Amino acid sequence: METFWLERSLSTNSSSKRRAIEELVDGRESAMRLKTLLRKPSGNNGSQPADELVVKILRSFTECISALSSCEESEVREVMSPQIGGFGAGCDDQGSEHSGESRKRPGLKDGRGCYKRRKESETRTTISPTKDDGHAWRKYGQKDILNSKYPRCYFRCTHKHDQGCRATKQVQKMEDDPKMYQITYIGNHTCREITRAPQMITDSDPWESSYTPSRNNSDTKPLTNSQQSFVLCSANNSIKKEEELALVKEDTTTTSSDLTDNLSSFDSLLPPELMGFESSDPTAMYLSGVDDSPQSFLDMDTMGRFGFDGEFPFYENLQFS
DNA sequence: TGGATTTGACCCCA
DNA sequence: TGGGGTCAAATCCA
Repeated sequence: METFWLERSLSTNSSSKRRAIEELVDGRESAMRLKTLLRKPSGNNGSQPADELVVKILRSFTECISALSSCEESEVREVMSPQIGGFGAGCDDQGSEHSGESRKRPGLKDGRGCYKRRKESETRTTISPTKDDGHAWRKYGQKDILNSKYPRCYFRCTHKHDQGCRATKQVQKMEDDPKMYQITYIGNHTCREITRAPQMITDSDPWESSYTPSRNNSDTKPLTNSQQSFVLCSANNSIKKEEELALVKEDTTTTSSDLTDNLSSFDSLLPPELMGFESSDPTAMYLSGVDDSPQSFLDMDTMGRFGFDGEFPFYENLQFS
């Protein structure tokens, strides 16, 4: 019984990844063509017009994201429960079919405490004087941590339920410098959130309200985050890629030369395995040689920021060093 | 009154 | 087995 779900999940993953790779390679080729096109002073005679190429590139990225999303979702289903097929479907009524080994206690009411801890695929840790990052977070827990002076607060994205966003973060004051917060981001935002006004974020400071008895106004007006925040470590991400993306992001005005430069940057977004790659059988290369995680191949959030949103609030506070 | 926070209970996993 | 992560009822607050 369980093998059926596992097999189904595995086949879904590999086909999704295959599709993602194909789309990425396709997009990359289109980008290269666009690059050469833009470098030609004479214009588009004969070759594909630039507009068409741009559309094609965007389409490739969109397809890739959807492929990776479906891949990731199937992984989540596998982790959640073989019988339950959806986000946030805890262990309510559907679990009753699961006649065999129900971990749910007999006396458990309303499914409290019934969940599957997710296998974290991506975490980023930053140290910052503020907890603001432009996203709307909702506190869902606080724990005293062993050998730690300050409790750890748990936040999830406000849009967890309405948009299924799985991003969470953990905020903990640093012992040696209580003015600083160690913030661990887990997962990527999949929500399309309208960025909140900065003062709104500052005013609704969940950590402060839950832990600090009195507010310190100086804390609400910190130095610019980009100056003070920095990443401690990044478990599974390539910080280099983030840096390069940030550079790409900064140039919002896209003149031809800018665009070509950015496309050069785009080259470096691909892993070395795909750099010299010319569309013969990308999946074989990827599936055999690279980490299994789609995030390690191309960060979903990164993709989302690259021209789909136009805004990247989640990372605005982060400066990668 | 609805959304956010608090808090105790529960589960996962090292 | 216990620390840590998550859930959801109770409570708070605008």
